[in-house]
Amino acid sequence: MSVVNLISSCETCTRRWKNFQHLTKEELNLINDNRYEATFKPGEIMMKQGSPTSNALFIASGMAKTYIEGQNGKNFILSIALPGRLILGPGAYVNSRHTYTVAAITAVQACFINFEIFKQIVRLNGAFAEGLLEDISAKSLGSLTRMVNLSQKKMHGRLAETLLYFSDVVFKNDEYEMILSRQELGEMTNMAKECVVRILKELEDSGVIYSDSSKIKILDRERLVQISTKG
Amino acid sequence: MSVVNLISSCETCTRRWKNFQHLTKEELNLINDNRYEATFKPGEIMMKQGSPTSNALFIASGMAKTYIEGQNGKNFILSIALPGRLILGPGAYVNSRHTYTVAAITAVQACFINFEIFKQIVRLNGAFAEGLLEDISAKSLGSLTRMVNLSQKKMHGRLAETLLYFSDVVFKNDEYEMILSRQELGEMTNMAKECVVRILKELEDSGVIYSDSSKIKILDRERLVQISTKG
DNA sequence: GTTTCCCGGTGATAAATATCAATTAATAGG
DNA sequence: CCTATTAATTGATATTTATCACCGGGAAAC
Repeated sequence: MSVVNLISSCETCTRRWKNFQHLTKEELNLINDNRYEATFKPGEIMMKQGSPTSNALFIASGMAKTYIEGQNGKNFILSIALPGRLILGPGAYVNSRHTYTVAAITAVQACFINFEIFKQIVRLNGAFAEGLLEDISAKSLGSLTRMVNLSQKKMHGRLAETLLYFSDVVFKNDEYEMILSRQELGEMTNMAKECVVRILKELEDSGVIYSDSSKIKILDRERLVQISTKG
Repeated sequence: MSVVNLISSCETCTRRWKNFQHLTKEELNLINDNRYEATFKPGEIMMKQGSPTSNALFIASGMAKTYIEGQNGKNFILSIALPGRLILGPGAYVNSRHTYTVAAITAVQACFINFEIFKQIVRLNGAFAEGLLEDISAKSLGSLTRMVNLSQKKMHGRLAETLLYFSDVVFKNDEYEMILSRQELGEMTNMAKECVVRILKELEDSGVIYSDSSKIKILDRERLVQISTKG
């Protein structure tokens, strides 16, 4: 971790969380005075499941994966953490423990914000609290949808859905570098890695995508969406 | 629906949501003035997925099921709604639509609270907002845990988990009336109804539970917990 | 009272998915 | 460049789970 701050202040930060717009200058300064920058190399753990929620986390640049460590070391990848989004599990308001682990995928520059300060501002600023409620609600809605999809869709649908997630949410491009391994893709779609390989191959053979081990290109989006929704 | 209010006021209601304790007398009166009582017969829909979130819901007496209506009429039961708990899906703060449907299982007496009023109080009262954040976070944490369990546990574990949920959360008793049909138990555990029947029988044959079609009794809790956690 | 429909239950079978074993490809360290 | 390790891939097989077809019973509808 570097000790020197690379970001001069929250006020001028272009990657800051949208909800910070509801803060007064004083509140934003309070946040700014209680943030700690850190940089991470690929693979490094930024936040550990079960540890105390002493901080909320924001990514300034780079990407990370958030995942729950389940039984017998089986992980469940929740999402790709991106710049400008709040990273704070529901445990913060329940048991003061991080709900999931966050690990850097690329090089990451991040800000940790003291959670007590954060929480205090939530109590005092209604618009900020409402913004947080919207953020948490969106994530909660997302995980409900995900839960239903996981249980009602078959492997093809789940994998197609995840390929679209990378295209629509993470990279905003039909062609992208697949930053997860086949194993990790399996941890995200609840499939064995061998099945990921086989179905990627099927999708390629049928002309829906192009795929080499590291690159994905969506060739027939309409069909991929259909596979994703139909199941 | 009855038009006469059976509950005289929120102030004296013994079944009210815990978080209402953070309201001032004026705020509680505002809630009280904007609530609407209704009674439902078994099977009746109290709140419909996709409809506008014009109200938050509380159950005064009785039980309901909350479920998401997925593809091809396949439902996914989220929980049993109980007296004193807030019933408000995350959609309220995301797309102003109810995220799930709520249907009465027994006879139900319920209060609908105008959501705009509710939201307004959230903005003005920090402690109340924090209580709502805690409530929503607890549900969100629950659904994350559930998602991981659904994907990492096999049928036996999932069913055992649900039997324990009824015992620990719903009835707080080792012996209870199973208010869900086998079909519905399947919708809660992501199993076909035939599998529910078979595994219940297995659990009974091995002396872990007693079960006739409508009653469940946990005979060997330790083993049931083990089945639930081991998977 | 009869019919209809849903629920619980059972056995046989099919489909989906995971696991195992082995091979090749890719990559990091020396 | 060479080697050790990890990831990707493949085929064969085992396991898990769903589906289908059917029965009997009970409750609700007519």
